[in-house]
Amino acid sequence: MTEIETLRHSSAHVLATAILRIWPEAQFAAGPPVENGFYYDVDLPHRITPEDFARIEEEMRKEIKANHRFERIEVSREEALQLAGKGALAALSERNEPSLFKLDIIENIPDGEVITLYRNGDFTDLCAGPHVSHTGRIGAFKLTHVASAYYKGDERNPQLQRVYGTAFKNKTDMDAYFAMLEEAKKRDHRKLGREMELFCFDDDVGPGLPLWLPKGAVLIEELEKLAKETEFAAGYQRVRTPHIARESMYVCSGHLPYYADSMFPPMELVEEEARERKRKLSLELEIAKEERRKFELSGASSSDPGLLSEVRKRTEKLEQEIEGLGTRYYLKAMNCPHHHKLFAAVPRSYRDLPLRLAEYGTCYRYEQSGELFGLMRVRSMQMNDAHIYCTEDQFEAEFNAVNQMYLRYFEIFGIEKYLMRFSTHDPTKLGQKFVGEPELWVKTEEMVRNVLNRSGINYIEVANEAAFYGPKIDVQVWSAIGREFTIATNQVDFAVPKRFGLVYKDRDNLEKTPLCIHRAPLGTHERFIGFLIEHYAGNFPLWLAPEQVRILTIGVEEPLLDFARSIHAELRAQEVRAELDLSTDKINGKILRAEQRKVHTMLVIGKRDLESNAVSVRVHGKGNLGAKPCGEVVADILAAIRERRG
RNA sequence: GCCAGCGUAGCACAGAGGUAGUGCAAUCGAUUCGUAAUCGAUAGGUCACGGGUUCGAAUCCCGUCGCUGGCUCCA
Repeated sequence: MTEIETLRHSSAHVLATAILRIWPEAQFAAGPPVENGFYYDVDLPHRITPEDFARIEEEMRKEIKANHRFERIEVSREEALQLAGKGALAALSERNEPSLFKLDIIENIPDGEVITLYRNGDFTDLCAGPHVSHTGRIGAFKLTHVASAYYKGDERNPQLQRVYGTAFKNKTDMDAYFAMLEEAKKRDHRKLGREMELFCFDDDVGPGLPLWLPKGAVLIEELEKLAKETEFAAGYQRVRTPHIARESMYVCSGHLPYYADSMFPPMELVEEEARERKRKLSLELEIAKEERRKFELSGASSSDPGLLSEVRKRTEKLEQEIEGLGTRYYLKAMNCPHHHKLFAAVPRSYRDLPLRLAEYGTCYRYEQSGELFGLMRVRSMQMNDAHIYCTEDQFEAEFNAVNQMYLRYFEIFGIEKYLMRFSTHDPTKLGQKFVGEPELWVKTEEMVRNVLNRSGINYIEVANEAAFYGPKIDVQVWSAIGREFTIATNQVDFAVPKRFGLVYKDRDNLEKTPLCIHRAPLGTHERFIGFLIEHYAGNFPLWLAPEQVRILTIGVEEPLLDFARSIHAELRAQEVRAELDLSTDKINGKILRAEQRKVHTMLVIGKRDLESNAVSVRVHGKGNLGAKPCGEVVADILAAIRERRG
């Protein structure tokens, strides 16, 4: 634990002390330090609200002022259990109720591990430590919010009240932290998205379904342009697929059992009367299938092939009739199965591999309402998707090329703070969360690890985060208000191509199943743009800026307006997103409005410029850069856009 | 989905049982101006929606929808 984490962890103990002084019946679970602060989970009939904070903080101040020593006490398991039984843990004294959560925690401490208590004043808690020497070391603290959390993070457990706070060595550090938070809020993409007219949501359209205003659509178009150029150069081919597919495809892909809950409920395309008939036929089919199974198992099938084919025909006929009556269609939650069908649409040879199919595919996922978050977590998303079908020999080069593609993108956008997370499976969850192919998991994870190690990319390895069909690399970034998101992904799939029966004819004339790499270096437009808005605080580089240039006139005499119009027309002819401000406002007012709209380049022209055929250039955030000849300015702008410079 | 809080004009907010307010933005007029706010006027609202309590509800109660902070989840 770092110094500041120790301080914050101690603050959590002080928080518990204070809560107990007000509500002696409070029961505590865990109170760790977290990024930027600490929390303590408390079970309490009273609903703690921000109005209670002043009272709790007052008690905390008293405890800090008393400057109690944090005393470390080693106890045996029996002593710990006994104290918890008397309700003396996370408590000021013995109580009638046992310390339930602490009992549970003690029971989960492995044998042989030293059990320690920490005491400050009359508050004693089960705790591994460490702590600061005295409560007085907590120089500055503040309770920030209260939320709810499941005990041990499990949805099936009861919810506790989680009281969050933060603490620092001194007030100066804390003031700096809150000032930084205020700044961060200003770049929240939800706020900027509205102010800059990039996107919106509407109750009649639905939660999590963003609508892109013209200025936001510009960002989409520019990103797609970049992606298409990059992918073309890397040998990708573009495809297009529909937004829906029949249920049968997701049965085949294996997605349904894993993801049905995250998919929009299917639409059933069946006429009313056909529905009843379908229900009857489905029952008949179940019976026929059962008979067929019995028949096949009995061994009679081999002695009477004629009868077998008749039994088979019956089930097939029923299946066909049911299919003909109507079918369920799902909105696609992923593009993979559609792309697999494109792989299967044409006989493939080893000469075709690696085959790289790319599409900005729109997917729909029915995320739980509470999970939605601006553009970062939505229900309709446009993925920078592609699937690379390759042989095992080609895997390393292909997978590495994708990683290199991320890094190049990050360079273009100046993204420096990110974390590459190598997500692997959890062997205890094979067959549930992960396909049950233990050897293939180990093998493909080793392949990915090798690629990463050989290319010298920094990464952390995290178990239990893989996709159901294989290991992956996720690139994690943080939003302005500190939430973590996957911005890009690169995944191996050893399972689904097999399920789809995807094959290519190899050199030896044998059919083989390819490996599939699912990749989305730019993630989805929604999340990526949400991230970019915050990354740039809305001040996009020229090539991305929704309004690249605004021409502002000083005065509104006709010759001046004509001059402005001609520059405007010239820029528009070169597809520069240029606007004109010919209003009668004073130049200060025009500049203010352009700056507020985060227009990248302002060309200010007055009488003086008209005479010298010049314009004075002002760049958002950089101020007045002085006057330059007209032609030169236009050429500079075009070059900067072409080269995707700032 | 769960817990808690919040929904007042396009945006930011005030109003806390008795006729709906301010600033910015918008519209109209005037203003001819050199790098972050020229002046004035006008318009804009079933106070999220539905029910209830009351002589009377934006305000109190219940439900629904949405948003926010977390939790869970995140192909």
